[in-house]
Amino acid sequence: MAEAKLDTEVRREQIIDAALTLAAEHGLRRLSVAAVARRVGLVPSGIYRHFKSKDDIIAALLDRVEQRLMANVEAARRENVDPLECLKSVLMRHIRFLREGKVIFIPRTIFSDDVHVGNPERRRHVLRIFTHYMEQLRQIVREGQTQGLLRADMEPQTAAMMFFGIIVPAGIMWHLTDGGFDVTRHALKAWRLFCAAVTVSVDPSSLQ
Amino acid sequence: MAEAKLDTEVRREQIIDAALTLAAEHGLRRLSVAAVARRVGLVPSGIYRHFKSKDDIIAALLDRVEQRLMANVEAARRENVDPLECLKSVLMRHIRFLREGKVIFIPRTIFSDDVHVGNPERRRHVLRIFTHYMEQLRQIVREGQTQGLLRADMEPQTAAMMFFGIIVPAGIMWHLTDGGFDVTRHALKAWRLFCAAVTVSVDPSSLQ
DNA sequence: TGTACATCAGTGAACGCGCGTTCACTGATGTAC
DNA sequence: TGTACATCAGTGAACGCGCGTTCACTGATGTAC
Repeated sequence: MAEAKLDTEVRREQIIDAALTLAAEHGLRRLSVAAVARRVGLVPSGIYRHFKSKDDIIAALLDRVEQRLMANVEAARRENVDPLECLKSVLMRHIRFLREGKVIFIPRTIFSDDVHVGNPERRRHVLRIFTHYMEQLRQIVREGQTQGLLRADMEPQTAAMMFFGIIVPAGIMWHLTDGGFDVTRHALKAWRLFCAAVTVSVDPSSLQ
Repeated sequence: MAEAKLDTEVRREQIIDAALTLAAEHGLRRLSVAAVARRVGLVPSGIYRHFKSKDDIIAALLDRVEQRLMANVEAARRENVDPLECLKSVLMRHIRFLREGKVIFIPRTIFSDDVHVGNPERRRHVLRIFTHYMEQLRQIVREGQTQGLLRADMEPQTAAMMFFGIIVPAGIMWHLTDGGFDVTRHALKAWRLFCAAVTVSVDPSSLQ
């Protein structure tokens, strides 16, 4: 079945990649060791040469997702000095991920019940990822406040959560309609409303 | 095991109730026919006197959830004439549901992957519920626009989705932290931002 | 350069478990006479 | 009012399936001499 013997490090990467793809396609629930093995070109038991258990694979997969999320934010920060533009960049990157199905993300699987119900360790893992990510968003918001672009009478946490609120319901609709819902269009429209909510309101008379 | 023989109609109600409670506690994934039977005081096979299959139970459960969602909106509409107050009422009712764990809702189970992945019929069912519900929200928004309270340059759909965006991430945090996250406080803070986003912006100078 | 050996990726059969579902049965309930 | 019977809720054993995991094995790869 296997084309060739490969080093454990190579196989581990392949297995995580396969698990990510499968989870993105069919949800973590449907992620079976057998399916991962098939995709990698191994027999199910072969997986256990490289991972201790299915839980182990999922933990590695979560770590990979965290890396991608963080890379996303870092890229957005590199390319934008303006905090508001930076947030928008993060948003659009996520929407792209969502559409491409590249990353199992929100709410598909990472924040889906399967991931953490009845598995306290994994729940802590997901919470840690979520917290890290939120901390990045809060930080950007704080900078916007310092620069006087964003409302000072607002907790960064609240703004960060609302930012999330643009992505998650869009993701739900995207999946429920099997890609029929135009997430990009929605994200742009919602972004405008989000800006109205978080930016310092301009006195219209000062514009004239 | 059963205390007494009961009519199928009574048992059906009991079974749906039990399924709802269990799904709210442990997620749809962990919902087993055996657990439902135990809770009702029957033997697993006894369930099949009243439902054709587990899928049938879940369909009935989804219908029940839809009823509750709609009842929620109707109550809010009855008690509020002002569209904005009405939306706030819907929001706070949902947050209460979330805290009480009474209704399996968002994202816990209804919009969780398990519910619809690999089950097109059920996905359509969930989509129908979601669409009905969104239609109610859109309707309230439209009224607000007609009355000149809410921005006219905004699609009701976008506002309704953002409204959802207050609840869903809050629900995620609530579950990830096992109830440690203060959803009520968050909802109130987010509501203020939401208002800033959707209401017609007031010229500050006109207030003086 | 060639041979012997250790290492370790990959295999396939098998096991155990949980779970949805079936089926022949039991026995209580309520109705017809 | 009492008896016979049909109906149907509830039972328990059993089945089949998918799936994660184990384990003894095979055989290729690379290293030591």
